[in-house]
Amino acid sequence: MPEITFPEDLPVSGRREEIAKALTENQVIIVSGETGSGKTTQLPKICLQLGRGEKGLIGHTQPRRIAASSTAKRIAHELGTPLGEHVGYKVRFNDTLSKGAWVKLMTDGILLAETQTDPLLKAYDTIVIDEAHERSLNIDFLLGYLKQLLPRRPDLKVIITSATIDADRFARHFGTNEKPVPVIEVSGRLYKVEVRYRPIERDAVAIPTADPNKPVPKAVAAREKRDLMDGVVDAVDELCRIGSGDVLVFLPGEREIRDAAESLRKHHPPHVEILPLFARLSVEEQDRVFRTTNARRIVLATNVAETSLTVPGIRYVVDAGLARVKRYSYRNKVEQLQIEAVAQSAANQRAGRCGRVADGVCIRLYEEDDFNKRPKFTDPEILRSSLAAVILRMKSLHLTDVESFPFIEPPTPRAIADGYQLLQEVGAVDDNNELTPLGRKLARLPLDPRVGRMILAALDNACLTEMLIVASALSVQDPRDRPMEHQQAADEAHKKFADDKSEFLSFLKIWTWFEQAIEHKKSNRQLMDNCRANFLSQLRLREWRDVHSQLLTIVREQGWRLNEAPATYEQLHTALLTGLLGNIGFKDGEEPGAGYLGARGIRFHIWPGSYLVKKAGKWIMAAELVETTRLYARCVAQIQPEWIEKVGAHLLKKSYGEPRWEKRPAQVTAAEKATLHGLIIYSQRRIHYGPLNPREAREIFIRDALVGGDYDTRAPFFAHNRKLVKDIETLEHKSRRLDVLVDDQLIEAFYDQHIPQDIINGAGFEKWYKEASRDNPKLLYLVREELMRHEAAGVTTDMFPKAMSVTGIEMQLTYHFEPGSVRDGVTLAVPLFALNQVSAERAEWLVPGMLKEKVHLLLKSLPQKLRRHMVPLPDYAGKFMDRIHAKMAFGRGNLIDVLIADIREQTGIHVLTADFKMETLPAHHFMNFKVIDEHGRQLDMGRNLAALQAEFGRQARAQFQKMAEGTAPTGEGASGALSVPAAVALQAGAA
DNA sequence: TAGGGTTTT
Repeated sequence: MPEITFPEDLPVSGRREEIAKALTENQVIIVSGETGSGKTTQLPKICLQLGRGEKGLIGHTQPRRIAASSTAKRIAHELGTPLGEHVGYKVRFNDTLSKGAWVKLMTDGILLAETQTDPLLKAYDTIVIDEAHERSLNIDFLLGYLKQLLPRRPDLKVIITSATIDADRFARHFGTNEKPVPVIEVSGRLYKVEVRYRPIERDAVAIPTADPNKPVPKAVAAREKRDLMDGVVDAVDELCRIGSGDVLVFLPGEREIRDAAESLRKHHPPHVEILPLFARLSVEEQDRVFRTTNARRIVLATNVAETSLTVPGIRYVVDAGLARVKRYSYRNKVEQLQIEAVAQSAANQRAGRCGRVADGVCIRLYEEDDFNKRPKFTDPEILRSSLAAVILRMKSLHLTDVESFPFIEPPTPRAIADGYQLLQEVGAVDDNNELTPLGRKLARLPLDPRVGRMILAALDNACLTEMLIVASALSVQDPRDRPMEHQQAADEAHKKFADDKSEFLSFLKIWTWFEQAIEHKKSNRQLMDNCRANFLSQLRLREWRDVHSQLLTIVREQGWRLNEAPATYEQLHTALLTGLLGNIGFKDGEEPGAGYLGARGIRFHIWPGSYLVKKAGKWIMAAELVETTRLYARCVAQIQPEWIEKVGAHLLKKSYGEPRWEKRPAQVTAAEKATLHGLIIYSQRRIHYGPLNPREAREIFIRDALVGGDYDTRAPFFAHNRKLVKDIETLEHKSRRLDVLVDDQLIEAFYDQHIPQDIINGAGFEKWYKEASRDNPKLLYLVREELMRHEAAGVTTDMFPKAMSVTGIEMQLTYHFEPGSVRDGVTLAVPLFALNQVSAERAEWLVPGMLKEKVHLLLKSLPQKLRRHMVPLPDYAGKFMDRIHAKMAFGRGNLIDVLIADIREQTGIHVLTADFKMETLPAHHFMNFKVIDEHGRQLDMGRNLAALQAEFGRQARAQFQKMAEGTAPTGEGASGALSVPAAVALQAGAA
């Protein structure tokens, strides 16, 4: 081991013994300190000195790759050993570590990934989680993971480093509220920063209350922007008056940076250098920020300068106090990227950026009071993200459920439910939220679950070759550069990669272009120039290729087959669609700017910079939906709605319109409507209804085809029966008794009795009939006597009327024979408005055809000593019916009272109401009431009229009133006989 | 008519 020395000018060096002691005595310690304390470089050395790093590695994580590699280089240098020998780093695509290493720098993502193959993290005896206050998804996951790992690895030491203000939170997480783990605070080496508050002076315009659903009116937005730019210019002026030194201005985005640059250029002398800085800038443009010149530099930066990049030589900071923040909306399942006020911790981090070389001044473009009211910390990423990927990873690690995992700040149940829902949507978990075999495959891919799903689909669709290119493109930043000053030239250069139907295909074209560019390159320099001339970022192209080759390795390991034949548009895009079912859209208007209707009722527009913005078709899918000033779809492609049906079958919700018989296909059809997350994929599609509801289809077939005659068949019974019925009808006309003889319901019952239950359409019927009629040629022949026999048995429409008149209103009666069913017996359809008019007394009588049996059972329920005067009971009941008919008294008065009077008259016996045991009667001897609305839809049903009247009485009265006033609905469905005058007359009569 | 910044089995 080389000699370990500590630079004495670093604050952490002076505390190394204290830190060493704490680490010896505790399993976990927190080291807090601001930038410049030296903790990042010195902590691993303190650990080495304690003899750690011998039984296992000292693992040291950084949030960014660049920090991991540069820290490794720095420590190796301080130890005087070559990089990789004792101190190395591992980041994605790059591993410099040799076997005998002690210290391993890595990104937190790498350590997290290693839990998959080394769940106990046995490779390490010490782990340092640096910059824990950044609270990325990876860090929060790791902190939870370590918390539950510690008891199983008592030998493992863990150091968490953090900014001072939130050290306590970590101390409590790893300890308990009563006994937190020790926090060692190390001072930073920051110079003093003076903070000045210079709130933007707003014009006195009425600013509408912030409603996230309504875009800010243009005039207001423009004015606010101008105010912000004025504020920036004034602040820069003020700072420049203080003295020399570079200025760093924090703004929320590229657009604001461009506007501010313009304002400053107009205002400042030409020797001031104005430099934009944001992540999507080309390397060359970013490099300008790190080259110092004699001119004063004003760097206009996004959040990238807050943590990821350190701009050297900054003396002054202007903080607009704003940032674009990504949030996931569980409601709409889309990402939001909207401008928000930054938290106090972020504002302080920004201010700290001017205290690195000398005392600095920071101007905040808002009130001090505003600052004090802001939240202390930025919401951790885990509270702002879709949890699908996190849950998938936890499932595949066999960790405890996400609900009970020891997160520092646990996500809400709503967020967890949403994550499961997305995993279900792609088929990664089943209905019990257990990982499926497909989910296990997904978990092996270093991709968003939705992109991973595309790869698995591509395997089935024989388009894996193309999909690997597209999927890796979707996982990295867009390689296309679009510099502010050369937007048109960039668009022009990118045109050759465009496709009229799909932006996904652009990735394939760029890929091919780059492959050829590499193949034909004369030098690296020439390749670089070539990329630049075509406005492509070589850095991002390289990253893309790296991800692609990583995926390729996995694909080969799995033995998945790459297609050699080029995939078709449909093959590739249906595979893409498997991951993008939540991002489909339907253009429901022709006017420009109408936008697309999406899942869950969202409405979105194609990103204005898209090549397809004006030419995409009716149906599209988008790689992503992000809400900025509006909800925009990026990377879109035309699709066919049939693909949605195929790929999204498991998510389609189907509903059916009124089924009806169709003669030509000889089957019952219904209009089918399918929706996916509420978006109508198709409607009015006639489909064979039989398999969906065989019972109803059979009923309709018998009623409309066989009885109604709307049927083409050569089966002889059909013509015979039709003719027979016609003959009898002719007779009926002659006898002027239309209602008595041929009753469709009787013929229906006849067919129902003879035709098997599984016959639901013409084809099935013909097949069955052919067989069945061979043994019994007359099987379905109606005979005149049979029809007459029904009549003889009393089954006529007189006895079983189709409707009942209640104070002038015709109400439909239906019959059902199914003992035990709620519908058993006779059901009266009562329009809501007439509910109060229905009389319970009248209903007791049921219909003439059912009364005899009811009277028989009523008599039977009497005590023996009374009953014996009426024997034989059926005879008595029959004669009672005759007397009622003779008197034309059916339905008049209280049935029991009438019966009591009859008994007294016939036998002299005195029977009381209480002597009848009503409860012994089966339910079908009581009228069933179905309350319906004006469209004929059932509101409720039951045999207890009083209860229904109590429930709907008030509504019924109100509707009755409305009808009387002449504003009534048409009343269809309520037997068609309703009319307003009838209702009016009725009310007059009732009054 | 216009998108902050990271990371990976």
